[in-house]
Amino acid sequence: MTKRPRPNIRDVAALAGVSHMTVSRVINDHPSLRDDTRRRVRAAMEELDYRPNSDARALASRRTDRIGVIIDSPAQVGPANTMLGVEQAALASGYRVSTVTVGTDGRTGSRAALQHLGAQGVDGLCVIAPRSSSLTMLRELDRGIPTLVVTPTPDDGYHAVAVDQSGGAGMAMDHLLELGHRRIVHLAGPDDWLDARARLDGYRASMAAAGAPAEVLVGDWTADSGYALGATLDPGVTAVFAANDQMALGLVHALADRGIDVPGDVSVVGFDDLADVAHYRPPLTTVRQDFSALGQRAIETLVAVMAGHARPRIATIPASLTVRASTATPSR
Amino acid sequence: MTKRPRPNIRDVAALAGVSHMTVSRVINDHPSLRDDTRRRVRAAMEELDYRPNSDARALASRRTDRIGVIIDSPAQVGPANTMLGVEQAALASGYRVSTVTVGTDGRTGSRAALQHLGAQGVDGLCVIAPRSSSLTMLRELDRGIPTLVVTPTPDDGYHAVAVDQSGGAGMAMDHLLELGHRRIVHLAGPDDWLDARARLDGYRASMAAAGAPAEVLVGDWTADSGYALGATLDPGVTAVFAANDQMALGLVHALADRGIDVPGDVSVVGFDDLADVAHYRPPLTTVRQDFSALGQRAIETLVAVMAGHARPRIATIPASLTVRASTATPSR
DNA sequence: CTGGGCGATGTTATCGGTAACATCGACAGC
DNA sequence: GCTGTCGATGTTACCGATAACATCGCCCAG
Repeated sequence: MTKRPRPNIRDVAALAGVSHMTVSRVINDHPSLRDDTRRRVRAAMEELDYRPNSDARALASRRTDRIGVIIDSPAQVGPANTMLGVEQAALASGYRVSTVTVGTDGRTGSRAALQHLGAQGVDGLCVIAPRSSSLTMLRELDRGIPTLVVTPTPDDGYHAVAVDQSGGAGMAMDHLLELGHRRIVHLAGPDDWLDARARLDGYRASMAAAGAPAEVLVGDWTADSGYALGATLDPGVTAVFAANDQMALGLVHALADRGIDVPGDVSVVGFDDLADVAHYRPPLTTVRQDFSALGQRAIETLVAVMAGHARPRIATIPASLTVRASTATPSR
Repeated sequence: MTKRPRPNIRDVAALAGVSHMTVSRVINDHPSLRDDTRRRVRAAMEELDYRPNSDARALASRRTDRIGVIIDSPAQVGPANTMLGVEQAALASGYRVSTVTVGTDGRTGSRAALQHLGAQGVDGLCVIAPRSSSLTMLRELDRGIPTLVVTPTPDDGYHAVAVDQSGGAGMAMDHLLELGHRRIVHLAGPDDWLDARARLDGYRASMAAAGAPAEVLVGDWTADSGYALGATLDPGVTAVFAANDQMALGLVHALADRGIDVPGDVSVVGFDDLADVAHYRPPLTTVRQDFSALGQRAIETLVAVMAGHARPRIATIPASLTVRASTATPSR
């Protein structure tokens, strides 16, 4: 078979014996078409294996059916899962997805790609902005294109969706407080991470409400940093609320190395509910985030904004607590 | 400021006092342009905040500068990391990325989106195909568009890149054999996963070479399945080579519950080298896959294919072994 | 009987670029 | 001095669709 150029709308029209415009109407499910015309055109499309050219379509109609996803720090667990949820939901809603990752290990990412998404080529933009610097980037983007930000700390003027971080932190803290803990240390994430700040806020609020002094250590999300902080943890502490599961894991490791038992001597709560934490030693009590619901909600909101329904400015997905074996009543 | 329609190439031309074609040449870095003309046009572009319309460009030039990424099972660790590496490398090479995820928990994914990528809209296709069923899907795709498959089991007619799975398995096995183990069980991944098969092959080859009988258990990648298999593991076994880190984790958990010490009684090797395995109890010896190198290589190859250099059909990224504390000489 | 409305379809312009060819002046070679 | 070549730029057609408006029967109300 010779390599024939891809058929266009006029080839189909010629074969079906109609004008190209009628073919266009078939493609777009225009109501006023006689059934047998529609059938003839469909048959012609089939025969030629015709596929509409989406670029031409985008050019003429000024719609691309494409959503741009900009994600900061895709290597991190939270952002990665958020991206997954968002892509899935977008696809399910009939949108194609263009992804740009930025801020991988410090690099600022392809400015050109950002420009492109910000300029044309997408009908809407979903920005996964876990750090304060991602919000800075946000402001460089083209206005005038519907934009939704996945962030716990929405900026004025943007629609935003997020899991309720401080609420989740509150659940973790309630759990520890109910068990009877009073000296509870928070192992926070990096200061420029908005999720980290929100969890810290939740921790602070709970401690304040309980009349206990806040004690905060700052890690960098990695298990290594959790280990380092665990190696120097004050022995008087009876519980630690870690801002993510990885740091919790490192912390537990360090405590084990020091002969400190979890949960016998120290209770530990994590955040994220990674797939494997049920098999950590001990199985980790942690706060679960539903990323697929988050993605769903993000796309839902974005689609509404694109359609001109500009109502929902900020939405929140609740977190939930999964209690496992890393928490117990304090022994001291 | 009024919402003015986005400026096009002719607006820029008018402002700069040249023809629109000259502007096009500036955009495309055409060599024969006087420096001061170039500057004038650049200034005009700046002043109008002009951004070329990529759809129009794609339509006229038949190039989109976009690579389509189709990923099967994006929720799994391997595919997810591969995707990350690929997207990063593509962006770094100046391509934008359109992602389609399929096979998420059984669903076949958006056929329409697949069609689209297969039809037009992308210059090249990178398919992340971890399962045999992904290869089936591959055949439904449009031929005639440069395609690269990330898979350990290339299909005839496709360019392919992968981490050397069976080689990696061989390294794990050499390590265990050198330690003196003879009864080594393989905890395999699901049968329809090509990576699982390749690792199994590597295991089989090593055992055959060592004159030892192969003993294979099959899990589903999850830590839960590792736990289930660990709960019934024959006590005579002195080492287990798990096809991924998560199953290894579950296995160790189960063994711990049974009072079996790792590595005292049983040595365990994993596969993947997840970020946290150094903090498992015990820190896990495992085979590392360099996903970012994989992505790099994949895009490199794909770009070469797109440019018409059709030489490299199959490329392999070496794996490496990271020895930690979950392996030791057998005590029995 | 006739004009208006509407359903079904066709005609032409347009979207914002690039490709191909045309033009025009300057400069080199004979 | 004439011609050929090349550099710099302009002109026109075209990519493959949609938008807007035109056309043409046909049916129904006045």
